[in-house]
Amino acid sequence: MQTSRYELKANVLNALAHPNRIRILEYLKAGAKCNCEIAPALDLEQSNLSRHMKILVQEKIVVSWKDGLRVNYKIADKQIFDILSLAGKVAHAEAKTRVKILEEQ
Amino acid sequence: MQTSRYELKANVLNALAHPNRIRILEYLKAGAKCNCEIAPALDLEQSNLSRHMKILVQEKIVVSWKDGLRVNYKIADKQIFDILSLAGKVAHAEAKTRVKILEEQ
DNA sequence: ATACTATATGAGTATATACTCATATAGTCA
DNA sequence: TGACTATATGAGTATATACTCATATAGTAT
Repeated sequence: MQTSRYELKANVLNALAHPNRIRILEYLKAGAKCNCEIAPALDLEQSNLSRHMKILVQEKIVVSWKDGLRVNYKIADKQIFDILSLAGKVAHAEAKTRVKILEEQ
Repeated sequence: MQTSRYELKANVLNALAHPNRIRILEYLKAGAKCNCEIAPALDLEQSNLSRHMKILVQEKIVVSWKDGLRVNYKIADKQIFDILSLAGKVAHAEAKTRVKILEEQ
């Protein structure tokens, strides 16, 4: 059975829907980093970080490439920052706005 | 302990990160609907739909109000459609784009 | 070769999520 | 009042997720 367009969107959003993955992505905003830089910077246990990176790579949100022992990561699709920014706006939207919406009925 | 801005964003994204909730939101795009209209239209079991709606209301993505026996729902923050649209674009972004990104290193 | 470093992964655990069925609650209408 | 309708929720189950510790893998450097 093939993946619906709803599932495709849900998979992308799900990959973004974790505080530590959001922190990782914002850390990568400055440029490519390896696991060994991200882990201490964000205080994440190595194997845990490795699995978060796997999720981000699988959803093609970041790309990775080997450089000797290290694996470097870089944002693959900068549109995710628009999604994160919008998510922040939705989270902070005021109750007032919603009262107005109710009054429109 | 208070909720970080990362958690706030993750919570919004998490509420959006389910195929059925995305279907519900797109169905509500046309205007306010009650549970009793959504369930048959999207072929969702009543109690399951009720719990999905609870998640969307808790995250203030939709607003609800009673009308006799019925509970009506309406989109509270239309910015979520921008998020869903961007999620679709990210999901469909081509490998080519990512090859370019790698070549930039 | 050995020692070292960076990352990936198996195994176990704890928690969260989605779902269903049955039942409770709340409002309507005869 | 009782019968009916729409929604919410308790309980149970199955699956997914996040995390940790230990170990495997792969590459570096001596």
